[in-house]
Amino acid sequence: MENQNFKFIKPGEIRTRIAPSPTGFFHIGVSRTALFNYLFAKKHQGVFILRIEDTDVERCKPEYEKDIMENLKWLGIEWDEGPDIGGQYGPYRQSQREEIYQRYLEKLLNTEKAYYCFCSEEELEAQKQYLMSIGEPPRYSGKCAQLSKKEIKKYLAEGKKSVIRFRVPAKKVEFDDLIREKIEFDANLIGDIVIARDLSIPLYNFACVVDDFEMRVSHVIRGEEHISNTPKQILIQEALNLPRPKYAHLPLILGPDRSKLSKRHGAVSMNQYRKTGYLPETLINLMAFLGWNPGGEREIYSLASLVREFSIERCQKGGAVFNIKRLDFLNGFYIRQKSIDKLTELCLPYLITSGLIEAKSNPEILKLPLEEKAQFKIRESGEEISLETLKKIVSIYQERLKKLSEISQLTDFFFKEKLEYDKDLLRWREITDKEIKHSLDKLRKVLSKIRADEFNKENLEKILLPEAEKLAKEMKKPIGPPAARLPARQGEAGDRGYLLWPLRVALTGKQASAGPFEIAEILGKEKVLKRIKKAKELIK
RNA sequence: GGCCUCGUCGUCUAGUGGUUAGGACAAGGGGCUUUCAAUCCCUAAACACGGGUUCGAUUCCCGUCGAGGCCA
Repeated sequence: MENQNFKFIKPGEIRTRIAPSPTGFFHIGVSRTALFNYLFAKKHQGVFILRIEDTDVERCKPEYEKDIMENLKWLGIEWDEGPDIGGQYGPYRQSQREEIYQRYLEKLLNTEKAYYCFCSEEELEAQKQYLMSIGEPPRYSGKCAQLSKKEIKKYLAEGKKSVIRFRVPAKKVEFDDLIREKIEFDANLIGDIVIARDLSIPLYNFACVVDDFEMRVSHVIRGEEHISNTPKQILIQEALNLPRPKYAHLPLILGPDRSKLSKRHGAVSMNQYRKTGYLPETLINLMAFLGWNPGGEREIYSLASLVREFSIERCQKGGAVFNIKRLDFLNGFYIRQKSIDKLTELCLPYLITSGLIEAKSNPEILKLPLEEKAQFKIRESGEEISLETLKKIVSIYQERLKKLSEISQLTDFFFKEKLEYDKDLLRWREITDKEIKHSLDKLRKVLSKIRADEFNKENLEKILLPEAEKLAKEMKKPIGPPAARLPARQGEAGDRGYLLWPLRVALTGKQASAGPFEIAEILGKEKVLKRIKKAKELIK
């Protein structure tokens, strides 16, 4: 029985598909299914198909279809056949396949494996309520199953509202799931299902069977929520005499409350993650490990290495919670792997959209890859800023970045004229205002002696570090009451914070930042002195 | 309600008829350090429960419980 399934496919040819409905933005669930289908196909040199299930004209929108394709591409999940690629088994939009469905529908109708049903919704609803009240599964009574040809013809001619029902045979259905092994259903409990609203509007289970066959899909890999659709589809296949593809039902992706991940859990659309500044390699790596793992202890995998390692046997059965913390960790990791050039390219759009900088000449600058001659200016001051400088800024924040969007709030002080911060932020430990001023004065004195063209990290370090040590020693012999301050820290180095903390705050206005020396270098002598002066003014 | 699926640290998971039940994220502590990161070290943390089978079950079988999905 198994062998016959593959008659219609070239020996060994693996063909998988995803079949999203463009009724909303591309989300995590579909993309994980897409990923697994892609991995499985590519692993076996097979074909991955993108089919668009857009029969619901009310809810489907072209923009959503575009969104699906854009995000798949962004993730690097390229399809071999799909909406507009490779017409051999197409068209690949269900809305364009009406005739095909009609052909199969007529076949079922003619062989009496399907029939017209004229029951009204109220009738059906009442019946269902009754069945449920007596503890029976709510299935169709079969009232219209026995209608004579004459009656049917008459009703149709009258234009009586109807649907097409599939005559579900009373039998046990059994199939082998690649992940779950044998699964069994009793079709007796299903009742005759509606497979089409009319000859031109097929419903999901029917269309799916027809398409999967017509498109020569060898493996149906989909979410666990489809397990209960499978027996229905198998029965329809059998009625149509179609071969059975292999099935694999992936565990669900869950929200923190362990129910199926959905909008109410917050961010689910791929766009949102993309906009926040998660990298495609992050999403791929995380999604791959939701319900699958290669067995070893390695956890970092690129799409290419996943293709190499993937195996459907190693898929998990239980649902997996989508863990944002882990996503952040992985994203930080992949950000750290980026070259500065690349990372700068990725960060620039965020700096621009948050209004910190703007492209000087070419507003198309957001288009990557970035040209070296690209020019930028600081929005607020209109001052030019070189790509070189922007790269430096990005580079000192590379290891602090978890999401690309964070770049703006982390580095905004580079682009602002006036920093807003509380004067108490300048205070290191318990030092007095007078002592802060002392530190700032010292900084100003020392820094103004450095030549502007030697105002770089190395020199600053060479000069300021000894000064910081010196000050630390002074502070150990407190002028004020001893109880007023914390004990100096142990260790060889003195507490450099007395000098360096006020410097950091004066330059950044923040309590967390990259090192003050590298920041000072980027800001340049003039701005550094100006900011120190401003800090001093805050004190009194 | 019916049917189906699932059940190892908080989370993702490895694993086996005999293991100190392993890793990663998160958490806590510590080192480095002017801060935040990065990085390094350490700690805590799990086999849902009850019966079998067995010399021995986390592992095999049955049941219970729990969670989820689908149907409408």
